[in-house]
Amino acid sequence: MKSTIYVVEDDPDISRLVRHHLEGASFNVRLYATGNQVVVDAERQRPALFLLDIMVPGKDGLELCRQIRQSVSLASIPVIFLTAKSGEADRVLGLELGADDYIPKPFSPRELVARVKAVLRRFERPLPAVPTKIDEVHIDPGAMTLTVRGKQVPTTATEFRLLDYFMRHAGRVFTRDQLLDSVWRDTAYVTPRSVDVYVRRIREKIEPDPENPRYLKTVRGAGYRFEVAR
Amino acid sequence: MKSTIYVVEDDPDISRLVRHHLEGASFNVRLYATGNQVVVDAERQRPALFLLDIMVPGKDGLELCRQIRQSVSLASIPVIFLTAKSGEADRVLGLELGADDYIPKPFSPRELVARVKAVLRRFERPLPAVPTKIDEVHIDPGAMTLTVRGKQVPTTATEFRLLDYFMRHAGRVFTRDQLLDSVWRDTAYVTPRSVDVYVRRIREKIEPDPENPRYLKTVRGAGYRFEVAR
DNA sequence: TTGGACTGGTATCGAATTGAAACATTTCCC
DNA sequence: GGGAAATGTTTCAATTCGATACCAGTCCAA
Repeated sequence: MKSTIYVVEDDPDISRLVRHHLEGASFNVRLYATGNQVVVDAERQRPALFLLDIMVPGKDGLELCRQIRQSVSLASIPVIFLTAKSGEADRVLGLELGADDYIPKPFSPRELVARVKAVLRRFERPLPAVPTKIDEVHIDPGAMTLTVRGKQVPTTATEFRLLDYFMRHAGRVFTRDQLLDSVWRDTAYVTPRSVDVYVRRIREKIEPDPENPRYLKTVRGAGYRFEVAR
Repeated sequence: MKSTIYVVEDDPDISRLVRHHLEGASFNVRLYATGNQVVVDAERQRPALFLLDIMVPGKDGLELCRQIRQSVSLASIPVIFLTAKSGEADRVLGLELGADDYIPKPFSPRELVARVKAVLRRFERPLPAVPTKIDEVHIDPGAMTLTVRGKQVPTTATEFRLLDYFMRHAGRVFTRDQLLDSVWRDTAYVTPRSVDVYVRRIREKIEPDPENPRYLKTVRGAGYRFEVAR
């Protein structure tokens, strides 16, 4: 399900840009040129995130943020400020009012999307660290250990997170981009092909024959899947 | 059961913000704009924690803290200061009066909740002083003695607490920050790197070969783990 | 007051990890 | 079969991370 992001921004050039890139990252975007209607709508719809220009006519971003924080039903929704001023004063004000991040203009599209995703990720409930065992592969997030056919195998942090993700969602196919979004910490400047490299590394650690994977299968044209034993 | 937090803060924007985020983290929050009534109420209700703005009208946070520390029934309840001034003087004063942490404004919601939780965690009822023996390492919290390969080894207080914590939770990985939260008494101004230093010191005392630890292992990208023998 | 133990910060070094790029191979489709 | 696209594999430079030595400050007891 797509998350909805409310964007409050009066400059049409910028709002078009923002909409375009957020939609490209498969978010629903709802644009407002002024802050007047935002809270009313939000209380019905409960967006996933607010992206507020700090200076908008009618009701400025700071005031809007204050209202959001005062509304019981909206207080827990993350807010990101968008602003031309990169002054310390604004930043301080924003954080005091409960903003969760702060994007100075001009920003790159990648940065915009990356920050939005980062904030949303922080707000997800973290999954409990439950050990998973599939066939001969046993992974224990609490101890951060991987055991294959009874032998403990050393892994790096990224390998571990990726394998953990696969095993928690065994049977499902993930595209490289989905994996980057879910597993990588800062996805902004990482190439999807890096996933291949890590898949390779994991295969060497868990597969009896890495050239003919039994667990971590390629789904050509789609991505990868951790095969659940049948 | 929800813990109750008393918040003493005169700025309504900030107190609303604090309330929402603490409630969002499922705490009960009781707000005071002045310090006058706080001690009286607290002595009946015994909150889990005080969050005091250092500057509030009527009776300021420092004075309030002093009173809390003098009250027999409240002295053991943790206090966190909230303050705009990030000056050294305040910090020292606050800590001298027995504050347990210190949150400079502006703070992010996440930081607020994280610090509150960290302090509460430190104040949890301490685990019973049960001796632990893992392989050749034997630790006795009652006597505060560490015995390695039959020989008693002197330890400092912090080393002991850290090792004790590791051994009670043998097999689990802890990040430096988790260790600071759980083991250090006053975490506010301690760098995660200090954990490294103590790990080193402990290794010198328990490891046959400190350069190749057999017990206290590094988990790169994550933290440290006390290896349970196998 | 001095000296020693303890605490915790920091600079530096070296090692492990990361991820992109280059090249190789496989698969798919015409 | 031929060629394009997708994936596999290896390599390597940059970066990140951890180890460690050293140091300064603090506290306390003699």
